Amino acid sequence: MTYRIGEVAKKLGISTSALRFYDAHGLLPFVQRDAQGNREFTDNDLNYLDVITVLKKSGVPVATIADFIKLCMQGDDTLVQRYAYLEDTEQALDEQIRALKRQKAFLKFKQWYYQTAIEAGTETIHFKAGTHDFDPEAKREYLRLHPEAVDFAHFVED
Amino acid sequence: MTYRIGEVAKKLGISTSALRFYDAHGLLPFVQRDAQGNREFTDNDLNYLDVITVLKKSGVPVATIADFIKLCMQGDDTLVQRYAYLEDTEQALDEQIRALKRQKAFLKFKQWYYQTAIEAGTETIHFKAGTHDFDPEAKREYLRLHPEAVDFAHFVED
DNA sequence: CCTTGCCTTAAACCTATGTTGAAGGTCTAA
DNA sequence: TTAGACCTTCAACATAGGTTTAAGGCAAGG
Repeated sequence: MTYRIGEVAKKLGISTSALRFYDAHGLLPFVQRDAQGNREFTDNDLNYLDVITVLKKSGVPVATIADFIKLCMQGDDTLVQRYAYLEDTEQALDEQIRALKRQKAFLKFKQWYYQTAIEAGTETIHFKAGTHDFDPEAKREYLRLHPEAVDFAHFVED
Repeated sequence: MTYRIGEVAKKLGISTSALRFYDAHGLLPFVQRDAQGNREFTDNDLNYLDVITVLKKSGVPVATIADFIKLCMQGDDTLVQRYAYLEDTEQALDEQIRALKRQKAFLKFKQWYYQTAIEAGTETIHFKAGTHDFDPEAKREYLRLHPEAVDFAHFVED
C-alpha cells in the first residue's frame, strides 16, 4: 500500500513543498514513482521520514542528513559509520540541552530581579545609588540565595 | 570608563558587524556616541548585552528582544510586563528542552538498532523477512528492554 | 466535454541574521 | 605628513530552509 505526497503531508504534518524540497536535496532517494511520475511513498518510506524528522529537529542541516541517508542506501558496510554519526548527533543534542539550561538559569535570576523590583515598586533597588546602572551586588545576593545557580556564575565576572 | 565597539566585540565574542546590526534594529538604544560619532559602551551597556545574548540564545527573535529593551527604557511602569515577558521566554525554553529530550530518546533507540545490527554483522536482522523494510517488532523489542523510553512511544504507531 | 482535484517541474520569491565592501572620517606614531 | 588602525554609514551579498507561482498533465464525476 502506498501514499501520495498529499497524504504523507497530512499524516506527518510536513507540507508537500517541504517534502519536494527534501527530495530535491537527496533526502528521499528511496521514494519510487508511478507511471505518471507521481511519488509513491511506502510505509517503510514513512519510517525513514521519522528519522529525517528527528534529525531535523535535532538541528542537523539538510545536507548532512542527505549524507546519512546515502550511507543507509549503501548497506551493511556503513553500519559502523552510521552508528558513529548518531553518536555525534546525540552529543550535539546534549550540548544544546546544556546550553538551554544555562540560559534558563540566567532567566531565573532575571525573574528574581523583577520579582523583587515589583515588590519594592521600583527597579532602583537594583541600581547603584543615584544612577540607572545595575549594582553587581544584585547578582551576588541572588547567588547567596540560590547557590544551585552556579551554572550561570559565568555571567558574574566581578 | 567606556569601550569602543571593537573592544566590546572581543570581550563578548560578538562581531562588530553583529553589534552594529543589533543597534540598527533597536537593541542598543542606550549606547551613547562620542564627539566623532563613535559608539561608547559603558559597563552597564555590557550588562544589557548579556541579557540580549541570553535572549538570543534562547531563540528569541531580534525584533522581540527590541520590544523588551523598549520596555526596559520606559521605567518602573513596565516592570510587570517585563516579568511576564521573561516567564514566557522561560516556558518556551522549557518546551525546547523537552523537545530535544524526545529527539534524544529516539536517537538512543536508533543507536541500539545499529549496535545490535553491528553485532549481528547485518542490518537485515531488523527487516521483515525477505525485504529491506523495517520490522516494527524492533521498536517493540526496544521498548521491552528500555521501558523508560516511553517518551518516544509517540513514534510507535503500530 | 468540462470542471475539479490531484500531481509534476522550474524558477522566483521570502525571512532572519548577519557579513562584506565601498567610501570616507579621525587619531596616533614614526 | 603619511601610514595604519580604528571608527562611521549605506548598500549589496550570503545562507538556510523552505514557499509561492506559473505552466502543464492525468483521471474521475457530472
